[in-house]
Amino acid sequence: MSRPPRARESVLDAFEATLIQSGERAATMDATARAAGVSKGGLLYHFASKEALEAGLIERLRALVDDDIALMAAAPEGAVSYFLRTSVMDDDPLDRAIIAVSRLAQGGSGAAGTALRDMRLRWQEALRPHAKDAAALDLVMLVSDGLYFNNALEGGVVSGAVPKGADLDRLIALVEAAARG
Amino acid sequence: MSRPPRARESVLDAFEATLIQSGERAATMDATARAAGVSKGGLLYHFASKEALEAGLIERLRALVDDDIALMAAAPEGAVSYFLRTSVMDDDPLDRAIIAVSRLAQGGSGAAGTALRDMRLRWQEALRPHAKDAAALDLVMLVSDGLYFNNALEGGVVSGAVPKGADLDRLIALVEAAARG
DNA sequence: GTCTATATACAGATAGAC
DNA sequence: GTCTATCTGTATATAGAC
Repeated sequence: MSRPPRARESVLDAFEATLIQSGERAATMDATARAAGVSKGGLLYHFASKEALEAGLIERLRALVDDDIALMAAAPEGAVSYFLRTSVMDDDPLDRAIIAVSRLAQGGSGAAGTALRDMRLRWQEALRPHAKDAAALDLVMLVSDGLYFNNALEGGVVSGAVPKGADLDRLIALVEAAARG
Repeated sequence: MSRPPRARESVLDAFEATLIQSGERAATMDATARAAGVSKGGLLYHFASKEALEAGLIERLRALVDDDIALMAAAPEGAVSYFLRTSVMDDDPLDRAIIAVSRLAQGGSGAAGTALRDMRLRWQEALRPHAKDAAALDLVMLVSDGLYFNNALEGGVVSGAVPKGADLDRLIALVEAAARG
């Protein structure tokens, strides 16, 4: 599989950005085409239906999660610390894809919900060797879910819910201590 | 303010149920009217617009959170334990209202997002005296967010993400130990 | 490969009868 | 207070020109 056409990628970028900034309701085919700088017909050449467009975004997410799990396994600071730190939205491609797919899931897309559950499960299995028991693993996963949940609600807007900087360091230290046992 | 008409409440029940079971996209005025057993015109007598319907659900959530915070403050097992235990979906009125309003927020409703942030802030302030420091409070809030997030994604469907029974007890003990200091 | 024009369906909302 | 009928806007998708 050679690399996909540029136009196809920019359609996906536009769809993702609209989902994040304006929500699922606003992420129509028309709005996506406009944001990508193509016509509706042009978009439909690359993605023959709304479902195909969503599947394209889900596939992008899957590939980014592959990369991230490899990075996590090799992180010098430890897998748990890496995992929690990267659970705070940084506007990187993976974070953006997760939030966009979350919006699809809440909008009723079953495929998006399944993809998110798969993603979570893959992280959980990768982290299992780093937690002392099942409760510790639950703790790490749920704190991460909480961080992502607040990111997804805020959509990039600042609010007090997600700790940053030194506050985040202290939180991670607390979770690591509890998880290491 | 006397108690609202029964028909009004059953419209709100139907809207909530549709949001939970089928997502925001499916929770149309038409579907809500059908599920409530009234006509579209009948629904619009009670709620003159979609926005008014959403506001009705948000107001219901606010009232339920009032009650819950009072219960949490008086809980014999302690506020943190009560808070986490009730963060696992039990299909009670408060859980249902939270999940339904979460769906609205993801669908793009600014009012729903604001209501959820308000709710979270009120719980956070009620719990602050029960945590040893800011990181401990963050930990408790984020685990709760994580529990709710998974509930909201699952929509009542069973999956392995949310611990139950003895697993939940062990998780709560772990968080309490970390939060108490 | 990208465009315009159009078909079809359904959303939210109004008018007015009963 | 609840109904039916209808208006208007907009979403997805198709057809076919360039």
